[in-house]
Amino acid sequence: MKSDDIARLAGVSRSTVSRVINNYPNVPEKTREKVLKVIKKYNYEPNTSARILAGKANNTIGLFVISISEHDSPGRIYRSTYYSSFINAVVDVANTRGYYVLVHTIYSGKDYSKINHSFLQKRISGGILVGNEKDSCAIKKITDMGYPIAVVDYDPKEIERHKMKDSNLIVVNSMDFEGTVQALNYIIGLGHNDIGIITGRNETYSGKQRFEAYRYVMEQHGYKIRPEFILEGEFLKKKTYNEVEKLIKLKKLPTALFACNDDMALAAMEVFEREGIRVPEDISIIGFDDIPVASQMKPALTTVRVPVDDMVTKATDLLIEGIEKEERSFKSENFPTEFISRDTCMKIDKQ
Amino acid sequence: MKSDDIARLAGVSRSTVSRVINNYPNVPEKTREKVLKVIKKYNYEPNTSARILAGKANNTIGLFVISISEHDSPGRIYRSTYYSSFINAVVDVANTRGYYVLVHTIYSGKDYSKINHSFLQKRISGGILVGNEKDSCAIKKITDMGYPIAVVDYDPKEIERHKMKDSNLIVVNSMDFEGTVQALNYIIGLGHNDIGIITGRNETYSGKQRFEAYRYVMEQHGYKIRPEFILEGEFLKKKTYNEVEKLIKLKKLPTALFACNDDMALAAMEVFEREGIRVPEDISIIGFDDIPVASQMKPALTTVRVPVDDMVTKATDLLIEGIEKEERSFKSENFPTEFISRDTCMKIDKQ
DNA sequence: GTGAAAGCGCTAACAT
DNA sequence: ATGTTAGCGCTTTCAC
Repeated sequence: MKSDDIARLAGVSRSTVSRVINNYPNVPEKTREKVLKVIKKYNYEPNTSARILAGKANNTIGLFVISISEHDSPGRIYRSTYYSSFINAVVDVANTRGYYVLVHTIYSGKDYSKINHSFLQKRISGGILVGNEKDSCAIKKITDMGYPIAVVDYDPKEIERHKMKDSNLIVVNSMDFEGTVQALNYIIGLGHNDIGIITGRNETYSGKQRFEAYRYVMEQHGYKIRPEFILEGEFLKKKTYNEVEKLIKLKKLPTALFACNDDMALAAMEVFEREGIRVPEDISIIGFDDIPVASQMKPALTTVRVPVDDMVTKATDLLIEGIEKEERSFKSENFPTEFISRDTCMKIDKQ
Repeated sequence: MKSDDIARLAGVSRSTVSRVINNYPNVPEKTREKVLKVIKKYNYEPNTSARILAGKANNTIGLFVISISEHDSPGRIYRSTYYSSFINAVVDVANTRGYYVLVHTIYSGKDYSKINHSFLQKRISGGILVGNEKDSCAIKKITDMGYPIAVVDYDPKEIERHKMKDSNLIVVNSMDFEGTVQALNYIIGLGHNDIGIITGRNETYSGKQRFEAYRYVMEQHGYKIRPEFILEGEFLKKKTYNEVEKLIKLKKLPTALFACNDDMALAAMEVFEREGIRVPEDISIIGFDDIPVASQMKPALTTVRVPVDDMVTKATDLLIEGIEKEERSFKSENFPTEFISRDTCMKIDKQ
């Protein structure tokens, strides 16, 4: 069934059918209804490829979930529940606005070409990037071609460095520096000054921010950072298990441990429990993200909530808005985090 | 940049460019390289819509995540982590085979039309349905039009009833009946005979299977099912909280509780804990699905693992295979479950 | 081996 | 208000 057929059956020309489909004003109600009836009767839907080829917008955005793992794991994004909500949020917003979502996963540097290809092949009219390891050069290449993309969790410094302040780029971040400061001040208020950290990945803006804020707060208070209390977790549970085990072997624990994400906080707690070290009695722990499990575990994890859903929603919104209005400007949005006090921190006596 | 431009720059005709792109055999290495060089140089990628319109396969499948909620919740699929892995698995398989994935969410009966539209508009050449509440009529309509779809978790009886055994349909299920029998026999082996159930949704094949298996096992053993020990959880945590609270008010608990999914098992455990009822000392609990949290919580949940990833992978695989081979046959696949014994069940003295 | 030409199903400018 | 026509960028017969 094509527009030609509909036209014949309705006794009009293809143009009129097209006019009806596209809601042109200059077609009388009578004709419109006549055509609509035939369309409904035969369940006609215009061929998308033909429409796009003829000049209509393709109304499709690409969601690129970056999950680069230098390590063993066979691809799959670091299995955190973190990424699951992303897709739903994007799809919801997009659908509401009449857009379709093409989902891709980027597992390696060369997969980045998927983004360019999708644009070049005119499969998508916008892209949204989430995940670890944003490749600035790849991003610059895309914006340089004039294609609109939105990036979630991306270092503003990279934007400066690549002079992308005037380009077609949307950046959405959470205010992790502030969030970290708040969390650490809380734990310091509880009497801690011997505070360790499980770091994330410095290739990630959020990872970097959280670590830098830690250093900043410690310095501000004049507390010294012991190198052996900096555990490199890379946002990964597996890496964290090892690091925490090493820490325990030292026979000298910090009184509090700030984990740069909840997954690592969980991993640490597992190890501590196995080793008979009590949380929070023997050591206080703070996480970051507030993933669903955080509130369900025992003891419930004190953490910093990142409004991931809101961020992704905003990114999608801005992206589509930019596409529709054909804006080609730089936009940036920062979301505040929220400190969530639960049961893994404890007041200690100042020594 | 279009094939015309490439042709001119390479000093050949559009047809030759097309032959190179599509890897036709009858083009000499020399010409091929000449054209390829220009293509590479200008980063040319053929326009997808044009290709499809000209007769190429569109290599896109639609993933429809059905999340129908009769209740309050504002859309979002019952927030279980259950659905997150779906998308990744589908995308992975599809990408590997050179396919693209268009993701949709179905929140209500009328959203079902999205599927038809996607097919009719030639956006997709295959569909995969996951989630709750499969609408048999909608499915039949699609297969009747000759469009290939794969459905995960779908009642074979529905297929009979709608005479879809000869249609272009792929069905992938897990063997929940057997899984439930195994789990219940385990708990019975531990000495329990007063076993309650938190049911799922009977609109779901898996929900129905799990409940029927429960009835079957209880009857087989001659244990009576007390109506007040049948809690209707609808796979939802919220519903479960209420049901379990009601149960506790009875002042008479079963010695064991079989939850039709892990989410509900978790919810029940939360309530029990709040009420000072110990698991497994006061009541044994078994879940279903083996979601990630199941192993992380305390006590770790005894449950039945459903190989969701494998199932979805298989569904996608079969779907694409069917599309490529232009098969139009019915296919069905059943995956065994796996009983996972952890810490929420306890032996009791036979009374 | 390669080019010319028709056509995929639609939209939109133009003409009436 | 409606029909005619020329593309959109590609693939693919059909000639040569």
